[in-house]
Amino acid sequence: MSDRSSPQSAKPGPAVAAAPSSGREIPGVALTLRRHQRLLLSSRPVDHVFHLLSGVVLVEARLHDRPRQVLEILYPDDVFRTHDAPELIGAALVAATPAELQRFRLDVLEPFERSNIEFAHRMAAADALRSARRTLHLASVSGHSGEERLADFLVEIATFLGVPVPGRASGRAFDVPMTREEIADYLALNPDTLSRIFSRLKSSGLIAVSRGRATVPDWPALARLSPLAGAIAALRPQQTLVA
Amino acid sequence: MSDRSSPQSAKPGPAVAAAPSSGREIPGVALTLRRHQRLLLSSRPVDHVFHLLSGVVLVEARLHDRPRQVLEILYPDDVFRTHDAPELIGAALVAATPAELQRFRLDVLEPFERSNIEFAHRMAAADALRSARRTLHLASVSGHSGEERLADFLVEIATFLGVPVPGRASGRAFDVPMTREEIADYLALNPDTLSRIFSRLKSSGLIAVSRGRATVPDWPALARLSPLAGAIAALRPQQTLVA
DNA sequence: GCTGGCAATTGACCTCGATCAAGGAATCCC
DNA sequence: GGGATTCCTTGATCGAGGTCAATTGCCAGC
Repeated sequence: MSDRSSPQSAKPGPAVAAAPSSGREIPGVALTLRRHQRLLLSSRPVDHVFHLLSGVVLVEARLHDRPRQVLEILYPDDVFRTHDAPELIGAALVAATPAELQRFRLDVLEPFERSNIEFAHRMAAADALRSARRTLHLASVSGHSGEERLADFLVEIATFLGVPVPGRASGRAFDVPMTREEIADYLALNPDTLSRIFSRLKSSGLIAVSRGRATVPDWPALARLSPLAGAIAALRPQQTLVA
Repeated sequence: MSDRSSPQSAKPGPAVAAAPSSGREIPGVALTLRRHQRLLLSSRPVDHVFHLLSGVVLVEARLHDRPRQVLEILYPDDVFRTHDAPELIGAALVAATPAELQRFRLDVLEPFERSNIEFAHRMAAADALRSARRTLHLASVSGHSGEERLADFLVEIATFLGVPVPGRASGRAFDVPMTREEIADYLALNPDTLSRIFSRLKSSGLIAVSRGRATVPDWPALARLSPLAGAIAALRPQQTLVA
């Protein structure tokens, strides 16, 4: 419940062995998280860097006895650093879907970055993408109405997790890997309000949701509701239109 | 007015010469900004890195014809990268006070980081501090009431710009280098509401403001209003209590 | 001194989203 | 299948904060 100094409630994960990471032999620890499993974050004793290999992971904060906040969504290939989440806010990684990640000590990673330019570039690119996404999230949460925030969120999810619908060119389908409550905490809405907005979108035909899968028949129409649609889509250099 | 493709409205700044930067000889461009002068940001043709030498600078976004948002406050010694602000959101740096900064090309900076470990560490530390501060700002804006947000803001300003009041140990004084409207845009409030909250704090004796200078007679009392007070203060490793 | 201009404050009103509470729907486990 | 969670939806009510407009305060310039 409300425990800020709780003992590590999430098991450190089954796999705890040095494993080859993304193409390089950097000593790290492989972690596997089940859905909703939590991993408490701390910069002590040392800073760590997480590389998400698969799945979707949320960065959440629990401040004292306040409601949980979802600060950020991590997608495959994202890199997260413990010092991004200040101490004292009860930060944790929470798996929204089953997830695999690698954990590295920052002080171990740094020499690799210096000796391997290509690796350093990949890290810098990952940091830059995540930073830009955080900027857009702040802009959304602090400047847009509930409906616009949900549209921003759907555009984000579709951009990072979606695939074009084979049928109609203007449609898209994607899994929404979060519960209503998690989405609400991400958008700074409460779950009831979010549900209402969802219902509104559904009844106006803009979106259909069934069993965690969202279908958007007319993508441009949804994007028109999202003030950030263009900026979010531009985060992804290549649209991966392999279909 | 509403111009998203406006020609560079802020002059690039008087000083445009290679200058020695913070202790190292890295080719950069010195910029001097007058109060409220704007510097449009773009990642094109190349990414840039800004190092704030003095003054306070705001990162603002202007989305199409929406009200301006203040995404972030930069303090002396902060490092800002253009790729932190995605294209398409009309990002700009705005000087809240007269400010001096150095601008570097990212591709020029990178070799220096690789060859100079100490420099790389300083850059990483600056990035980490700013990232943590952004996390707290998001937490504040997306989870706290208006009054709490203002308290968070005052704690932030005092932490980064304040000095202890010589008189009483528990008091603090600091300049608030932003207009009411800028503060409101930073806290995702409107100026009217912000003014009301300010008045409430003033009439309850928690804070006194005159001519841009705020005085807090009982600092712990103000900190108690700010859910993030502890986390914000912890961002500054050394409290610079040279007084 | 007066006067213009701008920032800040305050009041009256209204709206969006929060809250509280009840009712459905899907999933899991036996 | 029943039954128990858990998640989601929906209604009724309320309040924090937004909006619009009027007023006050603060300097600058003459």
